Amino acid sequence: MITTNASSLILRQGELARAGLALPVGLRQPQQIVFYGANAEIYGQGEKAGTLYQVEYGAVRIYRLLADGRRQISAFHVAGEVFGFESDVHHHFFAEAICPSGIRIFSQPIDPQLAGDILPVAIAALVRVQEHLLVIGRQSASERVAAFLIDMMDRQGGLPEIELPMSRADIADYLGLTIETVSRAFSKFKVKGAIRLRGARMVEILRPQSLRAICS
Amino acid sequence: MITTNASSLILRQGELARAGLALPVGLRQPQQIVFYGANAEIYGQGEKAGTLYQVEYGAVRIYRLLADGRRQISAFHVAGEVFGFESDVHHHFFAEAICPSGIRIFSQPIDPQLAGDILPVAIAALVRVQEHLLVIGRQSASERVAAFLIDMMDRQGGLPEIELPMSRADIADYLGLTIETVSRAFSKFKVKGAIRLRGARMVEILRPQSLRAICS
DNA sequence: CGTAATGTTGACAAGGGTCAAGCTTAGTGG
DNA sequence: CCACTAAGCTTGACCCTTGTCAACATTACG
Repeated sequence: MITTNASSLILRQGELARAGLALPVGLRQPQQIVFYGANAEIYGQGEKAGTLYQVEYGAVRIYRLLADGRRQISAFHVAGEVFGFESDVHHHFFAEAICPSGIRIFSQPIDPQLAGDILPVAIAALVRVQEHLLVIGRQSASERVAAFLIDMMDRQGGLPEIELPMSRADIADYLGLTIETVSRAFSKFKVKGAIRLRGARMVEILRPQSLRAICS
Repeated sequence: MITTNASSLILRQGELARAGLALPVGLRQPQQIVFYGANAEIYGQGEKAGTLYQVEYGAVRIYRLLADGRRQISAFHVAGEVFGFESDVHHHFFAEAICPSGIRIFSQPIDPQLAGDILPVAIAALVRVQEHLLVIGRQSASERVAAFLIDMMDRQGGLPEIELPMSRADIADYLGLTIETVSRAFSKFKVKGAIRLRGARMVEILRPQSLRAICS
């Protein structure tokens, strides 16, 4: 399944820090940036937790598996986003780099006195997942794909030209669909003139309001 | 839709406190217990947030609506459980009493120094929702209903006789199904001898391992 | 340039939704 | 206390959306 093994290259602390990625005070601690190749595992189900992560560049998927291999991706994370608190003592989920990615790692256990700084981040994650639950539980295939494209556009600064780091299989497992259904939804939007595809992973949103109308 | 209006009756502080409902230290504050009738709204989307709630007795549903009325229930809460942090400044969700319920309300804003106490609770809620995402995104109707019954059994102390406070419509909106499909799943389990129904809302789990096998 | 991975499209099947009818239960009022 | 009513639940028939399987196209990479 994993085609590239986890290759981790430790970079100097703060080397890639840049504006716009402001951190909560509670996370200003010793830290390092680790490089992960495509499909490299960042942490796995059952591993010891208590660490937080921030995407410096690249993209990450958080997922869970059923015994028979069915997979549900609960979140994608792109540059600037913090993840890793979807766990108590041991991780309940897998985290993998989708493409070559730099991950800032906060390896110290969170200081209880500073938990107030990360609580809002955890709550924001909770709200995001609950909203995603509504999409998966109650929306049709087209509505899910439209919502996904709008979400990705918003997270990449609202520009109409978006680069999808993830495969159709990842999108399908995020939306609770099959790759064929995702592909058909893309094709339908293309025929309607709502989007244009420059290669499978480069999407130009021609009529955002058309997509927004679809996902209610 | 709401057949009984919110009737709130403020009880003396701590009147119904009992063992087994231990609270995080951060929540030992001035508080009160409010009574809500069936279908009474505890809070609504857009309302000011910052309050935490604990079910004293009864049950609560947390949900969100689409513009056309489709509903997704993201969680049920029963006696002892804390909810209300699925929000930042304003609530993104609705909370309603399913049946006559007593709710302990912590109206003071959370002391940042004590946020460490509620962070684990928020993280547990996040893990729960993400696991539910897997159920809704990747499991069949039968698997979802079986998982629901097992979950309810575990939350009621593991006893095989469980009382469902919620209607089939609530279960359907929790599992991303229709009431007919939920009903058919119940009937199928009944025919298979896995459960017995004493009235629509009183379920006897005859063969828990059979249900556990279904939900993988 | 060749090969494997990824993505698209079509034909068909099936799981679950929709609509409709009938049944059960709880609540209400005579 | 019982009968009536309405809400909730169950069941059946049918159909549609989405999944499955297969073939083919495209892209990425060695």
